[in-house]
Amino acid sequence: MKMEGVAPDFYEQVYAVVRRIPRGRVTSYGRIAQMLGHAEAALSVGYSHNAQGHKRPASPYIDVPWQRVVNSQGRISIPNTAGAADRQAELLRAEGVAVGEDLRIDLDVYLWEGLHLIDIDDIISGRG
DNA sequence: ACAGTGACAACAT
DNA sequence: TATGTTGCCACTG
Repeated sequence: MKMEGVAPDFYEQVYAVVRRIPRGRVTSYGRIAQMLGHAEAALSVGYSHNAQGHKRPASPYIDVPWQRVVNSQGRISIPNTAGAADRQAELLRAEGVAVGEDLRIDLDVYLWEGLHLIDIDDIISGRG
């Protein structure tokens, strides 16, 4: 949350997009990056989720459904430390998403393609 | 200004 | 199908 009217931090743009993911659907880091016009910044998208190294606020802090974000293979890509991945899987299942035992999801069924080009400004300004 | 970091992705074995 | 390697990028100290 920086100044209004200016391009927010890349991370905040990511948050805005993730909040747009419908319940029961998933999308990938790469797609989010692409939506934001940074097709090559998939890694940074994932980085924004936690960004411990950057001391960025964790996802819960900004109320973002990170569980709906998986990698390009449709697999939950978070480290299963403390069973985090399993928890994500259950969150998704609670939304009706079929998560395999190997934490994989059928993107042909649950993928949210989002918008070809999200209007970040509108979303950020609360008009989205 | 430089280097390290990471919940990625694409390609090559 | 499963690993291993390389390229990417935004952000921090």
